[in-house]
Amino acid sequence: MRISTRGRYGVRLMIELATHCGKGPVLLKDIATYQNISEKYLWQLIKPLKSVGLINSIRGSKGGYVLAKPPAAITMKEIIGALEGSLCLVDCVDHPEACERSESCASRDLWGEASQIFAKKLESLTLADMLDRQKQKGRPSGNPTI
Amino acid sequence: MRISTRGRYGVRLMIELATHCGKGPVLLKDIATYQNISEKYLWQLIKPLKSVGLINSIRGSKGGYVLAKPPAAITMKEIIGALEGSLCLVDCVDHPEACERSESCASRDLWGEASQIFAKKLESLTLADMLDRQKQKGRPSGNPTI
DNA sequence: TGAATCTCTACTGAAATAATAGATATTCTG
DNA sequence: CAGAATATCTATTATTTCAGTAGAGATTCA
Repeated sequence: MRISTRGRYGVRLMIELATHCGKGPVLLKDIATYQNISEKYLWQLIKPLKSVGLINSIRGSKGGYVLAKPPAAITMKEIIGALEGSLCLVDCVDHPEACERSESCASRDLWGEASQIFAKKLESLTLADMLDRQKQKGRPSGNPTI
Repeated sequence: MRISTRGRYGVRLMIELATHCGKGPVLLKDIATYQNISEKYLWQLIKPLKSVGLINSIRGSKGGYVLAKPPAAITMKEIIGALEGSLCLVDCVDHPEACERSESCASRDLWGEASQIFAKKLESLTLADMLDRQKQKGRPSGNPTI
């Protein structure tokens, strides 16, 4: 049970955008270079983040990406949710019809509670919180471009 | 991000064993029939559960499986941990050397905290708790054999 | 006009997941 | 002792998901 690269890269992508918040659009190429992630792959993460209203894009020359809301108004839950789909640990929690045992299944309760506690944690953390932590740690060295 | 069938089936398997705790060994075949899971596949879950000391087996005729400890002494964390491996949501939390960014990575903190809160929840629930819930719900109807 | 940039569709390789098949070893019971 | 019942093991396979790549198209600025 792991968070996939979609969720992990997505968080890094958003932290990167938050870091440059207010300084004009950020190039996907720069994020890819700095975070060492394939640009093409990153783009696949942009799409759902955009469609869910977390980022805006500016096309054409001098274009790029910017956050659609202030970092304090974006929670980790929104980000992960957009990228990994539901935050439920098993299908039957959200969709009881997925299993005929749903009504009488004790383990379903377990997964429901675990899912909920997990989602609550992600909801309690905003991009602004992440930015604070990042500042405390200092950014990794060797960062000429962005 | 989903719990795989290993973890899900494993919990059901253990609840089944707990239900029959003290009534002699339970046949894998019966668990498979009642829970509607392939017997062969279930056996693959038995192995790690046994090797971690959660269940005992009795070979030969009149054999089967029994819990190695009372239900109240078995946590969900032990079960899931045995079946899904580490409970960490990303590798770098347990193994910083898995990523060169580990030291300065804010998102790693996020995953570490989320992993911890998840593990804590699973640790707080025992098989006995699950049994209580199952009793409240009543077992699914149509259970002639076990 | 042309360079810079986002956008899209499609494809591919690798890994994990879920399950199956068939043979072997052990123990109880009559 | 014979044989039925049961756990144990090794190997194989099919399916799905994950991660990444390729290349063409659309838009905007200067």
